[in-house]
Amino acid sequence: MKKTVLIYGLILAILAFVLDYFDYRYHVRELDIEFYILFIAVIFTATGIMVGRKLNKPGNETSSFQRNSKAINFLGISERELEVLELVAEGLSNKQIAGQLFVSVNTIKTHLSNLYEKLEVKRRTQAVEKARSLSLIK
Amino acid sequence: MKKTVLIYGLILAILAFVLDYFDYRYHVRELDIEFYILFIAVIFTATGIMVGRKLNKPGNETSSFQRNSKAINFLGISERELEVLELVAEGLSNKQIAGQLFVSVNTIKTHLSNLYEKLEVKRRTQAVEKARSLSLIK
DNA sequence: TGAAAAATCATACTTTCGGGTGACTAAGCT
DNA sequence: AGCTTAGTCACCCGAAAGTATGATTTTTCA
Repeated sequence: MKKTVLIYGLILAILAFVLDYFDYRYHVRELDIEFYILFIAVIFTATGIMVGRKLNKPGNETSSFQRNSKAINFLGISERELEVLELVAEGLSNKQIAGQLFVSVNTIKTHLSNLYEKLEVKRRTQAVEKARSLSLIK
Repeated sequence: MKKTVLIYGLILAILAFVLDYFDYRYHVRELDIEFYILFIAVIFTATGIMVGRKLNKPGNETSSFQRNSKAINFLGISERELEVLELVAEGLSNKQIAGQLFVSVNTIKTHLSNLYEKLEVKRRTQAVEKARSLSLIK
């Protein structure tokens, strides 16, 4: 991020320098200011797209996934259920989830049953799919 | 997309006009070309970011998901297997998949078994997770 | 045309999931 | 103190998923 800003400033400086140079060297500026504008515009549109992409790209810490809390509350999904749901989404079996959360498999099943009802689905794969589409999980 | 390009051109034209106007009106251009550059640069960086965002945002048809064909080939995953995998990712049961592809449930199971071996996973949820992380499916 | 790869299906068996039901405990609220 | 909610667990049973093995048919392609 800091690097991005630095590069941005650098490009700006270089451009100013280059344009200044052309300006005083040939004195053609008056003839084609539109050309200058176009040039700068294109350069910086490209820069902007690059910056935007960097800001947007998945895996970037600053890239935003924020949980849809409204939906979670609306559906009445509890903290624990959400926790289980996330582990399901990672592909763990009920047994593995139970081990990871230090509870019995039966408990996991209960959580999942409740979850399925709240999400109006029948299978874990559907639950994951729906939860993803609702941004309940990433 | 077409609209985006149009707006881009429009901003460009307006900017040229505005600058021209200031130029001929006050004749201050020689004093602060850096200011002009900065101005245009900022405007178009912003434009670029917006354009980039539009291009990137999920749900946009032009937003690019392209299948990781290299990985698919490397792993030796067939066309049919991929098809099954996608339906699994949508949360369908083996029976539903079988119905949709007009084959028997056993065939689906075979495809999935082969798929699991190729992806080195044990469960359908893991397969989906891994396939997603490898961009085999969206 | 003939071998290899992909797709199909079956049978048998094991494991995992999911539904239904009931119950107990702890925490929080009124 | 009584009520509600969340979390925990158990048992049963049937359905779905997954494993293993073997076999047949299609497609592909050298």
